[in-house]
Amino acid sequence: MEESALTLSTSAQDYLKTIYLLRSDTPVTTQSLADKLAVAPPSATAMVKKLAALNLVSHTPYRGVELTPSGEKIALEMIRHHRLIETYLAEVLGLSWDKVHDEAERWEHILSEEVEAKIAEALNHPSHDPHGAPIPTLNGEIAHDNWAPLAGMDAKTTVIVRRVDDDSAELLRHLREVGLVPGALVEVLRAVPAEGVLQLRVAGKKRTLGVAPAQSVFVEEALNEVRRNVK
Amino acid sequence: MEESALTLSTSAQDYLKTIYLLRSDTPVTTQSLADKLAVAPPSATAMVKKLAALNLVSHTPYRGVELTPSGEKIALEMIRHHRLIETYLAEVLGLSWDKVHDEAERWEHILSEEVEAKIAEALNHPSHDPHGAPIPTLNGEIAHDNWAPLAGMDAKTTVIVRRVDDDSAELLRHLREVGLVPGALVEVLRAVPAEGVLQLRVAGKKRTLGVAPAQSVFVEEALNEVRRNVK
DNA sequence: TTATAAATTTAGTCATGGCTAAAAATTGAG
DNA sequence: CTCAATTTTTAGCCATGACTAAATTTATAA
Repeated sequence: MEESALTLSTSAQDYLKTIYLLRSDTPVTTQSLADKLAVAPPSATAMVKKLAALNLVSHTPYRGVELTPSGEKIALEMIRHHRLIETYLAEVLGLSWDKVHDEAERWEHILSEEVEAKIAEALNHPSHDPHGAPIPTLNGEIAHDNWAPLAGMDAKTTVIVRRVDDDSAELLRHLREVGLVPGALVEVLRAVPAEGVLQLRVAGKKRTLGVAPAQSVFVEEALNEVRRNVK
Repeated sequence: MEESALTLSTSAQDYLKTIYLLRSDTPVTTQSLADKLAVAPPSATAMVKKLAALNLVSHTPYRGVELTPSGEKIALEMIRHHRLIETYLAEVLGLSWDKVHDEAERWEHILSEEVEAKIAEALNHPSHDPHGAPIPTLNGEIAHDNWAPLAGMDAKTTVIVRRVDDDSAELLRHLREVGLVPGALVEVLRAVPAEGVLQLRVAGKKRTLGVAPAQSVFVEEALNEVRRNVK
């Protein structure tokens, strides 16, 4: 019943991972894949066909792509590698959190199971990476946190930052500067959509944040200011 | 005067590194390159021509290859990466010393300067890797240790292991078992070439070692049993 | 010194994973 | 419901870095 241990190219692994990360209620198109991976659409189509031939995705031409169970397994393996490496680089080697993503992007493909285990152990099997993203377990289980974007919060609410998107280093540097890191307590002072910005209080300081970056910050409503830890 | 920061393929980097490591009094042939890299001779010829076009090697057809200064710089960078990673994996992550080589073989190509610096710092800028090989500095300086093979030592001499070849995991496991690791004090009890084996005393135990593996162990003669540390 | 063996390079092929241009399918507007 | 715009796929091409087979150069032995 076990899948054969075919060794996939770095590219193929990247496509599988990206398909997983693009999943939502709408199907993953070759276009969206091409955009995310910075390749031309025909390149994405070609790879999707190869992955389909390997039974890692199912492809309905003109309709979209979906991971098969074995494709998802590989995707989750890559994501586990990626997030473990990000955590290791940030927490052990002290690399700044806006740099760990790009680094992990390369490392995830060459991490052996053995070193993965050593890293997981050194970190005491963390559940989330430095940006708040859940780390899949060895068995491919992953927490389905479902935090709401800060951009959608009403004024007068108090929230805890749980996760931030990590694909823009520039955004990350800004968020860190403003104090919007996982665990931070944030008061939404003013939120008028037409203004395009949110007024916040973070760590005692008043801050202004555009709606666009606020779409990349995911929060949990704080009830009675009780600060729950990331589990 | 600075070289342009062309990004070389993993393959090209491997060739440069291998040319450096194969250097001796005899020229590096495309054959020896092909053997070491496990490719067919025409593949080596083709890559050598590409590297020559980039001024990273000079190639005299039918005669051999030599690194140019800029080629050597890149080779030393790879070797620094490789040996730093080996040291890190062994000392910090606790990976066994017979496994670190293969791992480093992949990692050396994707290590950023920044993470390299973090790793070097975490290790306190080590001068040698776990197998006793010297680690080039950031500026490309490298110690030219010139230890003698254990295979050539006479009986009744006492030596200190300074370095072992690291390209065979199996050999490394055996050497570790026998106690032939850098720093170990070894008494050569019997050395008769015709017998094809050496009789040794290592850490109080009598050991027999074939001449072939003994070619991969490099030692320094111990004067008055004074045990010098690896510098 | 010459012929044969060995080493090396050249010639031509293949797979991978990109690309552009063109064709085909889908979507949406009238 | 049909036609134009958009999306997606097909067709054909390129670079990289392997490969085998053949030609060429160098080395060696008679």
